[in-house]
Amino acid sequence: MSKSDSISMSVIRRLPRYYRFLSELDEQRVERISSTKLAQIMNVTASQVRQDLNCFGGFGQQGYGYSVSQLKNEIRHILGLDNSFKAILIGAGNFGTAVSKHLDFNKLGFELVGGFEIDRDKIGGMLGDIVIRDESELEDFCSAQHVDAAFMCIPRQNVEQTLERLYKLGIKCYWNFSHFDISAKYSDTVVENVHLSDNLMTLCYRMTNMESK
Amino acid sequence: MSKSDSISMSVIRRLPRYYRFLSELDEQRVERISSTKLAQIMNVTASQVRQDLNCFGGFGQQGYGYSVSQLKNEIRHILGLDNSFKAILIGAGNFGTAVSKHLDFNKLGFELVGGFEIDRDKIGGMLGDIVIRDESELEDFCSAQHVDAAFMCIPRQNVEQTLERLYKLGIKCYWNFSHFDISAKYSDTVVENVHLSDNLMTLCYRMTNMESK
DNA sequence: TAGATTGTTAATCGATTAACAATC
DNA sequence: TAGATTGTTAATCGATTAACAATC
Repeated sequence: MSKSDSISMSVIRRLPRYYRFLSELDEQRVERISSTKLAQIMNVTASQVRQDLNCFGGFGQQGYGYSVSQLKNEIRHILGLDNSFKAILIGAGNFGTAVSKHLDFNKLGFELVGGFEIDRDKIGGMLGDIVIRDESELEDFCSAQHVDAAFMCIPRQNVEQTLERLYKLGIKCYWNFSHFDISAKYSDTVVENVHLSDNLMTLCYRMTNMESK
Repeated sequence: MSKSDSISMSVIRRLPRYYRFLSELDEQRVERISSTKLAQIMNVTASQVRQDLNCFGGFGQQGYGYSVSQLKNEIRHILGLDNSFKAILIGAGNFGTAVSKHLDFNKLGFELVGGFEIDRDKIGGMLGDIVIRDESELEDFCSAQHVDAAFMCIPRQNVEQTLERLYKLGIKCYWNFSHFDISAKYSDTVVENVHLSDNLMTLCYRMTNMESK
């Protein structure tokens, strides 16, 4: 994987967006597209499209452009969406429920294999086709099967404790909805944070400063 | 507001993070902090801290540092969190419910004034202290009171139609959980997107390429 | 062949970091 | 005063854009 060393985060974070637009074009049975046209649709520069794609390989053809379906598949592979990383849901409250119902994890490289809760009323219930278990079963469950990642949908104050247990079980990849700083505590983890309140504050800033331009 | 012209998005998106860390320090009764120490805690460079803060004014004091509570308040003002922008929730499904229960909008510059649904079972119910209304009441409701923003928690395929109605009602600020590209359709809008699946794909990429370093 | 469009290098732009004089 | 730390300028680094030769 010579080229994929040292891909910048800026590029990586744009990949899902390429994948989305290409998937749409593919559904619309568009066969080929030039960097110029794709750039137009995505509202970026054609230069950026070509630079980004060329980080991973020469997927295009001079004089022709890119094959939509081929490029889509390339990016799917690059993103690793064909994986089936086993993930557990920590917290089956409003958030955990919403997220698990909203997303099709299978198409995103994951397989949700279990959910864990402290709320007795929820334990034993189902969420889609996964069972919601008592969080005390965490160790047994994770020892019985290899778990790659945890989706942290519990309140911040409960994260540290649970995180320690998860880390001890060898789980080093986290999708984190809390403000607890996981990678500060364990530097050898891979963490993607979703900070909704930060996002909303940014909207607030922009609304506050709207007419300034 | 001479200085706040032309603040880059990079800086703006860091503000909520400063605000969070300063709020914590303030709660811990820390009175003053130097850029060096704050940088350590936040895992950034001291240069960046000073540069960022100086976009908005000289809040520090040479030889002393920054007053935590004062700086926190300055950033709160800069972010506009003292506002009370009126917002409506479009879609009171799992997502809308989770978001509205999870966040304290009042502390984030917003006041949630109503929710709208198509699901007859939910209409008439409450979500916290707001009423869930039939989406057909949108026009009446928004004409009766000024609404600043809409939180879009409905599936992508329903967004365009509803968006047209909202835009017609003068709503130009959106917190968007769908993949519909609002600012592409209406360029004079302010939109913050939350693309959960993009985020999860990025996690997948990073997990797939973990050992590469 | 002529036209189109890539892959890639070079130029530009912006963001981050370093350095230090100003000053509390 | 001496020490600490800011505000700010200058240097570096990285990311984006432009340009164009290669080539389908």
